[in-house]
Amino acid sequence: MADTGSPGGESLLFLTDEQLRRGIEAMFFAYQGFTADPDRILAERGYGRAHHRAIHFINRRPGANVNTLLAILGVTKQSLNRVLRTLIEDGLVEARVGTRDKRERHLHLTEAGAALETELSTAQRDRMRAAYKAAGPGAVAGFRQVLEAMMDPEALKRYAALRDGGS
Amino acid sequence: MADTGSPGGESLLFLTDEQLRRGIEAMFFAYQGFTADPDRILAERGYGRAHHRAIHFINRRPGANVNTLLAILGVTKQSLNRVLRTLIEDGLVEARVGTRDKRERHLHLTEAGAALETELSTAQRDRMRAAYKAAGPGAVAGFRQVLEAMMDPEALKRYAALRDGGS
DNA sequence: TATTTTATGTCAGCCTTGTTGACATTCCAA
DNA sequence: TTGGAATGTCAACAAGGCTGACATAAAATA
Repeated sequence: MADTGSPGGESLLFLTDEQLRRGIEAMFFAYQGFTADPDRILAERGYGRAHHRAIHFINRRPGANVNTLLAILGVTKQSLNRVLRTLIEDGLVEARVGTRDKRERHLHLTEAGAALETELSTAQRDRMRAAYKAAGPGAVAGFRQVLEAMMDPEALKRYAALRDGGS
Repeated sequence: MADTGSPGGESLLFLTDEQLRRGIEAMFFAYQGFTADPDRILAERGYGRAHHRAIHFINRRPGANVNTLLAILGVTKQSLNRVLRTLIEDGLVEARVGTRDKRERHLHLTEAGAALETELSTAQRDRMRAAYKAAGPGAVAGFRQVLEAMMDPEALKRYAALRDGGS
């Protein structure tokens, strides 16, 4: 707890422009930290954040097709496709042609892909765990509430669908 | 408040892997929302997030030189330079040669630059304000605590320096 | 004072990853 | 069976990260 970002008062000023600006800056700097550890691991192997996101959600939704992944990630096809191609070439992801619908490619992590996923998410969870411990359980609940309120409605749906197991 | 992300229990499981994973996903989706409104405004003018960050911090630290801005943003010179060049060409930023040290360029927003800054930060603050209102004051405090705990130590210093007025 | 070292900022060139648009394949419905 | 819709691939481009070389100005030192 570093400051209130306010020049004088106390109680309701979490809605002052200055307070809001501090929240914006906190998001910016926190996101740098949030991605720092995975970025290091990825850089060693010549990958970027896009690879991380693909690996994360393929692990989360094994067997998802490309369109599903596109909807979750909110990027365009070619961005994802390029990343997928390298991951498949490198043997981290397997694309199985659909049996019912042969247009679909069902995506799975290989053993090597799962190993990288573990390495990445362990690093990111370690930082998250440390931050949660430092801030305490009450703070964590508030953190999650504000983040959810900040999402676009569509993103919130995708976020909820991940929890519910919806594909 | 959508879920606890947990399969069964209640009290201490904000530290389970699943809970941590949900926090990671919340950060991902929330950051999309966080940048969505400014991104739209910027796209209209052919700018990107890098321009936004430069404008934000030049507004925050008028007269800062390029090196100071580099330290705040945590990017390399060329990334910033390219963005600064376009902003200067477009008349949004003014670079004044230092009087004491002629190597330095002191950066200021022009009137047009300040107008764009207001437009961008108003949009972003509006969303932040809505999220804060929806989550409530207690949640906001927790949100800020977790974000600060998530920053790298160097980033936390830069963040604090912005509050303190340090350059 | 002259010269070397250090600091600031610019530029060229590379890579990742975002974009749009054209296309092949497959499925489905008229 | 044929014409549209859906799925995924690919080419080409733009933004914005990166490193490294460089010009200029200031500061330190001989």
